[in-house]
Amino acid sequence: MEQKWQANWETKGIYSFDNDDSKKPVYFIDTPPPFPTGEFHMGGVLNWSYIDFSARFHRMRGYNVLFPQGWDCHGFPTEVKVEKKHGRNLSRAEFREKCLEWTHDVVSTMKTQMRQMAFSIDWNYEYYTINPEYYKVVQYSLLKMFEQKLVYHAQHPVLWCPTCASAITKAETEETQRETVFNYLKFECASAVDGVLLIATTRPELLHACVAVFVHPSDARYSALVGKTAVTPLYNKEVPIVADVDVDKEFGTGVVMVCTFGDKSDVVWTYRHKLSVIEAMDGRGRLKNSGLYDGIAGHSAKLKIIEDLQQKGFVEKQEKLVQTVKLHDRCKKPIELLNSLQWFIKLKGVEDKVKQAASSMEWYPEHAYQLLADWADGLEWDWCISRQRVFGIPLPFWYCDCCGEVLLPSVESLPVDPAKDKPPVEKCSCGGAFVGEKSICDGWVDSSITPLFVAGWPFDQKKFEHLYPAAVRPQGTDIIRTWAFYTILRCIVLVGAPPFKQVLVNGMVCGEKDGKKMSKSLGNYVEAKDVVARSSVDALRQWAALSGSTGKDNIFYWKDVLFAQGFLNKLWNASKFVEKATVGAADCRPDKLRLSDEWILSKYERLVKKTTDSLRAYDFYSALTSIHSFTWHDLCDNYLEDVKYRVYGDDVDSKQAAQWTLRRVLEGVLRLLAPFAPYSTEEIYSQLYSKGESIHSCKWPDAEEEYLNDGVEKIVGALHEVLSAVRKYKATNALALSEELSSATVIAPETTLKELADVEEEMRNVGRIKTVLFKAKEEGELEVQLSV
RNA sequence: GGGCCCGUAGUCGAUCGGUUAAGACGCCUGUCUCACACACAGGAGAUGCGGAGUUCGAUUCUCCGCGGGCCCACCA
Repeated sequence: MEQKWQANWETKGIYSFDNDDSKKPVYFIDTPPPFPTGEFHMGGVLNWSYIDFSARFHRMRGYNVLFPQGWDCHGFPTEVKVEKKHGRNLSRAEFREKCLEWTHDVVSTMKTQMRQMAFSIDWNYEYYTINPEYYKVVQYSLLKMFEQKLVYHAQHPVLWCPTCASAITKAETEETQRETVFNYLKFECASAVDGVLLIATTRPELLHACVAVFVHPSDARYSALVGKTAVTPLYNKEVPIVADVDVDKEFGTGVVMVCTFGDKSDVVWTYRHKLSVIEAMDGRGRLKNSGLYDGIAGHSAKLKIIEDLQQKGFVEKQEKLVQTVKLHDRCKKPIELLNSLQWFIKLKGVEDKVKQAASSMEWYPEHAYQLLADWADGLEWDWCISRQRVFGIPLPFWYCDCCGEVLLPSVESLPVDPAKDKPPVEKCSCGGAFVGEKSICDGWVDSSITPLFVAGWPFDQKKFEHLYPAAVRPQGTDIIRTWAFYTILRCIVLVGAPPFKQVLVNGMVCGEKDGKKMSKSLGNYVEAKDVVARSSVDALRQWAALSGSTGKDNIFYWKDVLFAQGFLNKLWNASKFVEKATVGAADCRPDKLRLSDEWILSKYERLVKKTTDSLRAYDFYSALTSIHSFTWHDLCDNYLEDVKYRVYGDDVDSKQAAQWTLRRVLEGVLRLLAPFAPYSTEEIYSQLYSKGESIHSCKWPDAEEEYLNDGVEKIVGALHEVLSAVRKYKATNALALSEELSSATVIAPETTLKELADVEEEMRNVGRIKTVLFKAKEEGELEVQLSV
């Protein structure tokens, strides 16, 4: 039935946002724009299921829901794919064209999967970060931030990926442990005891960029050397010996060489002590300024230099050392620090405003906020936003090749591509020429304005006021430090108000066999389409809710999916019963209800309240398990059994009361379940209730507290205790359940017996007991004596 | 080294201080009972990681261990 309903919903357009409706409150979801990889994986299933549960719930609650869908298209992986397919010899324009082609191909497969998952996206609000209108808004945002002096152009050491030949940021790095060689090198030093200073290093290939040697100020071994000089092996360069408290006395020999730049502390020391900068390598990781070794890259350079050092007797000894190395998260290759002219967004001084805005939001779960706060507290450098790649949004800047003066395009001319467009002004006032920036934006520059873009900023003020801020930002816990952080930052500086009111965080999906984050390389990977093929979309969606509380990592268990599928089967069969049992039933409420009817109505009322409260708090687990438990146990195990004799019997009043109750409760359950299982509920609803409307256009069940009835819950609860005893008796005595018992004696305190007298008829009929006797006792539990 | 999350039956996973600690999967025993054997009726299975404290009372709060996971710092 999945295809049938999917087509039906799309034809009816039941998920469309009504931009002109001013009566309904707006619920705008700042949906993640995924990177088009060609496959909608389980992480996406979890993320979008959460979003869709919330979207459907709010839609039914009377909100005007805006569920847009974007595509964050720029990025290295696409370039890599295109390079693989078409080689490296394409022109810039041709290359971009191929990237677009590839993107549209994979987006279309992902869209098919998302449609099948029944995500209630309004595709009229689909956007692509590769479209000119998106370029325009991103470039506009950079011009604004440049005017606010929050974007600047500067020479600065940046994290650099030699493999990708581009600047990257800390957020794009990951770490790995590896074993390396720790080389103890002999530096000539006239002031040292035997004329030699031993320095241990893992990076001998950077020796030519060594500008100083550092020791700890209180290190007695070397205090006499501070202010003197040492001579680098191989290059014979005289460098100063400097004291700094950040030197670790215990590590290596307690002497460290500073090269520009081996790691972050080199950068710190270089600036702190105003050391000169020698650029050790080029953008591809090949040595430069070394003389002999220029042009040799990375590992081969290291080997060659060690060989030469050994030959000339400069290596005292070598040790194995386990070292943590930073990798580029896209290509998994080691990164370097490189001095480079780049564009930056200022973070210093803004991070507190970001924290403040974030703390004013509701986070689900609450502690997820801490991840953002910790990240903000640990920030050290500004955000390098320029990338030396092709497939991305061009940075909208020209700069003077002589004085560095930055030239901006006019707003009307956006989007621009300074790499090929003529500058708006030919010559700089200093006489120099303006050159167009060739770098493109970091992908997070694109995606950090999603709530602004969807809301029509800055060109549609009316729409913007209507939509901004978004009600909720759903996203994975892994990108809090990037997507959430950058979005809040950019939005508060651009429009002065936080971008969303709530943040809904989902955990990572992990594999069943090892509990680790699902990945193809670990072999713990399950494809969504295989799950759907073996069960159903509705079952897979329910897994998202069943796999644990909101925000924590979710292990994919087949048992959850299979249970959900079993539940759907149960619901289907219960519906079949209700359908048969209520043929020809009137829709109006009968005057008199039986106690069992009142019992299930009271239980149902509690369910409505529980489900509503849970969904408002984004607690999908509680919401769905409550529905499951009510449907399976209260409705099917108890109530359906209670009413069988009535709907098959001749007492018209009793029959009508049961029929009305059955229909009312089942319909309520279907509505409560509709956000989780859109296909099954729609199918059943269409067969039993619909006059043409979709269940997804229906109202969420109202709380009707007059149906709450503690007294009746207690009485019928006691009735069910008796019936349970009857079933147990029949089971242990190998009697058929349909077998009639001659008598049952219920022994209980007087007050309980009085109440049970009201359900005596039900007791006899449901339990198939000829005579029921009541016997009073002082106090204690209810007992039942039975005989054939 | 700092921060955050977590540690409940074979497996998963609720219970935001109070009677016999949900529920699911799995396991055992019955039953084809007219919605459902993809079911029903029963049953076994947890000293709630260890220790201390707060409290009349702790699985639930605090602290200290131990053990996992994530993030950050360090990593010459």
